[in-house]
Amino acid sequence: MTATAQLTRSVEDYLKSIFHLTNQGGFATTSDIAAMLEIAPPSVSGMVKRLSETGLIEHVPYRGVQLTPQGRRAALQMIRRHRILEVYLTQQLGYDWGDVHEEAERLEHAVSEKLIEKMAGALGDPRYDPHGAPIPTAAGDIEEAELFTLADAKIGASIIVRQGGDDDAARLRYLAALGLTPGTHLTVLERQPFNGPTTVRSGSETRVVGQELAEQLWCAEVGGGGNR
Amino acid sequence: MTATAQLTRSVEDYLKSIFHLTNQGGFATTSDIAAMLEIAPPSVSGMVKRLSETGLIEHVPYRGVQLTPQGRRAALQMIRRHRILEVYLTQQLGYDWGDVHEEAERLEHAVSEKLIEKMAGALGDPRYDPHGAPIPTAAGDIEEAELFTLADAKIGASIIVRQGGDDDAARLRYLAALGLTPGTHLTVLERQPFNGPTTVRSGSETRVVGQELAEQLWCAEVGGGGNR
DNA sequence: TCTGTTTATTAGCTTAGCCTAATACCCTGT
DNA sequence: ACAGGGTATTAGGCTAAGCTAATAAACAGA
Ligand SMILES: [Mn+2]
Ligand SMILES: [Mn+2]
Ligand SMILES: [Mn+2]
Ligand SMILES: [Mn+2]
Repeated sequence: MTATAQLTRSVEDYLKSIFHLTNQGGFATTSDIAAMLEIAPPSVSGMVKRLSETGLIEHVPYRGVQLTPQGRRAALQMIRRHRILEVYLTQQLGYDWGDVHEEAERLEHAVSEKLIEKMAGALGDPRYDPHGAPIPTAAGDIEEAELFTLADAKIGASIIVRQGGDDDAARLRYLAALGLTPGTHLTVLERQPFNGPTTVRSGSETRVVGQELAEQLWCAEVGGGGNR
Repeated sequence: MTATAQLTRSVEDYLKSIFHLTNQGGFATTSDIAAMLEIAPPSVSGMVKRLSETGLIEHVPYRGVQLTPQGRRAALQMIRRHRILEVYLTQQLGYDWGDVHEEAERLEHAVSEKLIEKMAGALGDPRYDPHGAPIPTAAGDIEEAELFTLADAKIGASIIVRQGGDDDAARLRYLAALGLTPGTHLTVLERQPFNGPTTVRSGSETRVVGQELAEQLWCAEVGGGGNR
């Protein structure tokens, strides 16, 4: 029934950012949104006003914003588009893991629903994007997973790499070179004190992962949650 | 050397329109551009001013505009993108002949050069779009053809259908149903007076084509120009 | 509790692109 | 040569989306 007026590129990107920032619960703050979109905070204040007037978000002044059900639906639709595009570019057009995000970030606003579903069909309705993130269904459902970063993984734990972030091509290439791609099984061997590196074993290989990298490498318990 | 600043969607569509309107020589007038883009003439006057300031077009007040070499390059690049997208959607994703134009009209502004060349490669560097229009090369060369409409074809001539227009899905479906797709060979049998229909033979079939349709069905002499 | 710092909002501006209404220009027929 | 009609431009306004500078609110440390 909602008269889904065509959203602009900016609005779509705001909704996605707010979704990501509130995914673990709580509010998305003005400055978090500004940082994520690389724009000035006052610009966010302005947009927040418009988005709450159109009912896509709820704004609590000086606290932050959350998506309304309508806003959440729109955000999940964009995330679906983005991730299907990433899989398509990787699998059908030989794109590199690290390069798809930027391309998808633009294309997500231009593709029709019809094209996305054709792509999804050609790919056999993939459930994860190339970075390991789950793809929402066309109906707007998304898999929830209990993830922690490698920097927080317990020593001795058996874990599986789930997501390596999607926006830094150089980091993704480095992770791929280390063999730390989504789906890889790891055993956590040790972690040096004072925010030192974590050592993991993958099959017969041993890798030392610096703290900065480990903090952005999301993992799940083996056997926990849905399977890949 | 030209510091190719990123053009906006609007600017790209203006340049394409001006290219099409000046392809047979002469100027594109304000009202022609306005009609083609479905916007008001004063909006065109405003954009014309900006485009000529940035050196993409040459404006002769009260006469019209023409593309500069720089503007022509940009226009041909967009036309290449558009047509490659149309072929890709048709051949790789099962799109209908009549539906690709609209999708390409949006995507052309969002795809990277890299993606277009990947698509072109996957297709074996196609030379014509699904409507029969030639695809400019990456270097910016485009095939020139001597085309006339079926309404102007001489009685008795052997001709080949080249282009059926690209923007009206219903008309394209009707043309396809008649078997009048690009590449079809025809013999012109007769034309009724007072702007009456033209009768053609295609293989063993005979078709009667009304004047309105015939005026938008572009054809070439058999043996003339480049081959399909 | 006060006060300084951080964070958010408001005020005021800019640019791109569109619009309508008013005006200016060009051309053609008399 | 000139009057009308059509086309183009100018004038003036609007919305989306960004910016900086100024102000207000919230928070945290003493
Ligand atoms: Mn991504
Ligand atoms: Mn985006
Ligand atoms: Mn087209
Ligand atoms: Mn377009």
